[in-house]
Amino acid sequence: MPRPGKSSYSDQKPPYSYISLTAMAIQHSAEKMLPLSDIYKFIMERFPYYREHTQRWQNSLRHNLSFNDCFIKIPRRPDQPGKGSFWALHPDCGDMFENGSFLRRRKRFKVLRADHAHLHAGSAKGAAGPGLGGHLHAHHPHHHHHHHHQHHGTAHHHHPPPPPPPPPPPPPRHVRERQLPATPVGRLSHFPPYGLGSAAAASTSGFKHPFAIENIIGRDYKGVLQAGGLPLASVMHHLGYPVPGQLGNVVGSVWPHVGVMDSVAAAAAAAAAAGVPVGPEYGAFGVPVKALCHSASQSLPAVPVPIKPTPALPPVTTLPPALAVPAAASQQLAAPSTSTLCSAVAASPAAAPLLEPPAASGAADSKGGSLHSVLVHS
DNA sequence: AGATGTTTAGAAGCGA
DNA sequence: TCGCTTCTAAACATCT
Repeated sequence: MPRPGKSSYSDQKPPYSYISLTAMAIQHSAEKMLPLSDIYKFIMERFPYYREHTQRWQNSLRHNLSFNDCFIKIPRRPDQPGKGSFWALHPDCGDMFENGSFLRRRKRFKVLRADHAHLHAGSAKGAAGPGLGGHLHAHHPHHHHHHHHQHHGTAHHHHPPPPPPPPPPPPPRHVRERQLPATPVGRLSHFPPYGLGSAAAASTSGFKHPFAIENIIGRDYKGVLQAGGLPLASVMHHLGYPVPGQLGNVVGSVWPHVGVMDSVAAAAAAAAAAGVPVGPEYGAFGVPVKALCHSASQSLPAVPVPIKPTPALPPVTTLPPALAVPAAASQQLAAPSTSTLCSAVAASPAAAPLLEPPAASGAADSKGGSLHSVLVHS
């Protein structure tokens, strides 16, 4: 259709945060993970606004990837040359966006390391050591108060050279586990202008905002997912569309690289672990969707490949037992911790099919060894 | 060298 | 106002 003012909106700054944009890009990919450069591409292709000032926003985006625990780094297989690692969403991030729209994030979630396990290793990395950044000469124009927060301190140093890839290149899979924000749900507060509200409508009515998710990744999703047999509704839900009625059923998420899987998937995973390369189409959609939901309490993960944190963890060969820590749902302790459902579902009434925990319980731990995942927030 | 990643810092905005 | 999130900047560190 003729969209008259195509340009009129195009260069406006999209209402999405970098976290959202990145999540969109990742979720949009078949494998649910992308190298940095592809994330850039995704964003630039869809949002003209980001075709400029690349240094600026890309720096911010990288910062977000590193800083937010919701993004995990998946090492590239040796046979996959290229720069950088792949980035994926942490499995427990499914519910990251309030009512799903990429417009509003729920709570930030972070991994807390077991404190008792000091492990902090602190400055690790020889060299300059972490602290150094210290002084920046700031030339900042204005100033006011400030405060700032986050930063889990020394947690990760990232370890040195990954030595080890075992002979059989491990498929990308990974994950560090953590608790998910379970959910509150309560508020569906306002949705900003674009997004979902219109998304749902858009699917049938036709009109779509320039920033409507559907306009951005919706179609792709449909195509891909449907092909894979994923119910669109589920996808929509996962994406954040307010799915009508009970469709909410499921799906918490689709993270093939994660190890959420049922027996079938597990088998596939095993194969993958064994060295079988996981192709693009991989199980992402081949995996029965139902299996995609992880329960908070049980946690899920599976074959992970930690990465960021763990200093040197041999990928496939050993799976540290760490497991998710229960609870901690953010605000609601009260909430039935059992709630467990995929976070995404939490918002919806429908019952959630939980899936059973993977046999391989081990999730690699991450940062340092034992960290629990916890939603932070306070 | 340049792309990637990590981390520290401050500014702004929002909501409770 | 306080607490938290997001954005931007920048210094480094690493890896290709």
